[in-house]
Amino acid sequence: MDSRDRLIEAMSDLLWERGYSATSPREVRERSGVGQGSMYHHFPSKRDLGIAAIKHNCDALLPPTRDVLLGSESPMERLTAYLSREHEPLLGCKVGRLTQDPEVANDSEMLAPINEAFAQVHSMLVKVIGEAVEHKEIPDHLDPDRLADLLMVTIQGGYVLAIAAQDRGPFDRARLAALDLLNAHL
Amino acid sequence: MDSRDRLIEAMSDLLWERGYSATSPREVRERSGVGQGSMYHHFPSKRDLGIAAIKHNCDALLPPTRDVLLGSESPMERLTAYLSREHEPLLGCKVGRLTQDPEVANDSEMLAPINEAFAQVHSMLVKVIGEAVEHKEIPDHLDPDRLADLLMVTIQGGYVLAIAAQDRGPFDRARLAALDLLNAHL
DNA sequence: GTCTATAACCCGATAGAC
DNA sequence: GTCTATCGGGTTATAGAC
Repeated sequence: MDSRDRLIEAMSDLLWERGYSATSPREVRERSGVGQGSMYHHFPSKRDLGIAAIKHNCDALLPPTRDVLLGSESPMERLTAYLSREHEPLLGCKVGRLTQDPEVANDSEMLAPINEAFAQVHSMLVKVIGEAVEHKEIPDHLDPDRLADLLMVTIQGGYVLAIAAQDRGPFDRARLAALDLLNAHL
Repeated sequence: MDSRDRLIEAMSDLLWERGYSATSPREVRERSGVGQGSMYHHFPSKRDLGIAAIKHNCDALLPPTRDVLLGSESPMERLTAYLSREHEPLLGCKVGRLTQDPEVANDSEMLAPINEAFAQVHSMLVKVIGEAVEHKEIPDHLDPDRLADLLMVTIQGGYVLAIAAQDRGPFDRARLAALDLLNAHL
């Protein structure tokens, strides 16, 4: 792995652990083992490296979601799998957490890959929900767009409550409530 | 308002606008108009002022929630009001946003008031959901604890998606989906 | 309680040699 | 591409007079 990749890797990890604002170029250098001159050769500013690392984190999050949502099980089984997937809620979401960093939230270039990643998950969910309606697993009076957003905020909001409580309980209960409500219609 | 209160007020606003890590004592001084010596007289460190301001923000959030949830309408109407309340999702939640700041999330004294505030909202919600079950507005096979967490994560997660999209749409759709699912049982 | 001055360190970035 | 040296400014305090 060359310097450029090691810088992105280190910044990506630090974005997750400490956020963008709170991460300094020095920490990135120390963790990656790349020197000062090298770093500013590959990335003219902290922001440029930040954008590259955000894209990296967003890209890493999509394949597992795709695997779960575009599998061969029934639509409802796939939605259940999406909500039941392994998570470490106390660590926060690699992508969602960034939106709460004002320096990121006020920078459209940083927000763009995050929005794009969420939009892709959203459209996959809408597709699966549509299939679930066809299979009569979900009643057709429910709006797929709204439902997709509800499933996504359940995960994202679950991180917030779990961190506040330092306990994954709220995260797990919210997921179960969403499943209870969906399955109540069968 | 004395210096101490003005410091807390300024820090509270900055916590919302910029987060804890990204807020410097200097900004607090400039916004509050309180001098350096004064500031360190009242609060021996940034962290002490931060804790006071977090408590302040948490306290400010409870009364409006109480008004909505402990009103005189039917339980279901109150739950609907909780989800339908005015929000500016693009600004983020004064309390929830703090959980995504690693410096806050790793400090149990800072987390404590946040957790306490969420716990109080949770217990109010459980109470109202229990009443809704009694009034046959919600079926009794749904778990009130889980449901309360789902309603809370809907709000908190809505902020995350709305900021990512720079559009309140996801926030509003998630709230509507939650209401759709609850009302589908009537 | 509030003021001004100062400290020691870190930040994000640049310069220029190799 | 990578290195070392350096920059101007900001950060979180501390000191001590008023």
